[in-house]
Amino acid sequence: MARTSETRDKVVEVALRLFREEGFQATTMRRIADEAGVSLGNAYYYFAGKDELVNELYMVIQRDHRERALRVLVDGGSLSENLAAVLHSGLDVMEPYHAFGGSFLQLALPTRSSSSPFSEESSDARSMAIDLMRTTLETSKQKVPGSLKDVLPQLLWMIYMGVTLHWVTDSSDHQARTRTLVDGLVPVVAKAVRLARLPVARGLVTDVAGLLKRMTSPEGLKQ
Amino acid sequence: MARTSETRDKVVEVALRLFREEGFQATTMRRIADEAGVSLGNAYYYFAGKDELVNELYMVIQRDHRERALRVLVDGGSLSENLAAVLHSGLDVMEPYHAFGGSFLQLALPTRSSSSPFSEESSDARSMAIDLMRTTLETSKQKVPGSLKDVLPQLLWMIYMGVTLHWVTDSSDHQARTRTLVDGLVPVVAKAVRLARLPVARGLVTDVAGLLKRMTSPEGLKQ
DNA sequence: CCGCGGACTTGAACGTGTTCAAAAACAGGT
DNA sequence: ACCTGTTTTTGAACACGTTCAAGTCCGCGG
Repeated sequence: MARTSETRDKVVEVALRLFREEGFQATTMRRIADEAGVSLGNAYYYFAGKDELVNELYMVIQRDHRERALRVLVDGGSLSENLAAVLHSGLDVMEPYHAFGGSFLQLALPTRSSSSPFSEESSDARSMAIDLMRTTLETSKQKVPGSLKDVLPQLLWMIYMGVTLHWVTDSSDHQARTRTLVDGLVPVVAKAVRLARLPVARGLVTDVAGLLKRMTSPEGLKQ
Repeated sequence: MARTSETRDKVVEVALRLFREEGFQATTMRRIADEAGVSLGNAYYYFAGKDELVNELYMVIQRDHRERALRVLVDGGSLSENLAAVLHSGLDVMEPYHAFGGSFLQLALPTRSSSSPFSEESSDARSMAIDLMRTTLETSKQKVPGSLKDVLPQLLWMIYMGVTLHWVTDSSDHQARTRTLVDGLVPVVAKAVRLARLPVARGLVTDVAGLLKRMTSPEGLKQ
């Protein structure tokens, strides 16, 4: 039993290091096994495939992000400040893995066969991220219209996904462009949330809220 | 020369059919070559790899979408109607390739090494899609505030990308959920564009416009 | 001490995407 | 007809992800 987790941990450790240093494609299962000091087939005893090792990476990043974000969130701070802090800390955590590239998204999406348990895992990762956005909102002093309260964390998560999308394809030095994007985007979001409280926006806000609710319901459709 | 395009066309034709019928992973280069009646290596003479065949698919879809959309656009129609028509026709074109799955996004993103000529090709595909959104706007009677005129096509394209993202992971029958999403999303977008003309939204609108302009400029950064 | 059963480990084997040196087909010029 | 250089085609070869039957280890009941 001690042996078990020892081998497993070693494989994960080597895999994550190689993902960081070489990227996804360049990291071969054979090299992971070699540097972990185990046989090729042995790695497959603990992980169904390369994808599952990526899932491991995904979880590590998620946990690191949450931990780091909670440390920089300012209680009672402005939504702008706090959202910027959370998004930047997310980029900080991901930065070493930028070489990993597009494979991030590929695996983050629940594209696998529906019955697989992975969808559950990855939806865990997603709900973790959404929960972090909820915390960000609750920590900030920004007033949020009641009709938006339920769906705004999800909307912020979508924005985070968009930023990640940009980050993945960002070839500027240290992904500086994405940093600029965050700094420019965050005040816009805060301003939009403020505007959402005006009566003139009420119709739009309830429409958005209704739509999001409908799309995330278990079936999403009558039929 | 006739032989050249004959072989090339045959490979593309078989590849696209197999992508449709079997998906991306299940389609092997050997099978493509076999059914096209050429040797394995010969396929690689015309296409640098499997990815480049996907690019071919991407272009075909782009062209089909444009053609189909131009037929259903109503001159002087509402933005809601026309945007819905364009988005739905996009889904129509993609539908046969739903089994293709997440590989769509992987290849649509300019994740390749920066110097490769593919980025040019894929940016062609993107600007084609943005141009279609511009046409959609110009065809509709909806008034658009001047400050939004330049960037609204790009914003609509982003919405289209979001819809595609949803579509890729949509496991409902014939991707019915995504159809529902489009029908719910389109009036919201139209309403937002209408609101953008009010003075109270001016600040937000110019911020968004400025940010988008900055992010799409050649360098995007001073440094 | 032996033997049994399960957890763990191994290395060979399969099918895959991709590369490449060499062969074949072709187009012109002499 | 023959040579020459280019374009096209071929099939073997390589490294990879993944699978699997067989082997090894380990604790425990007899």
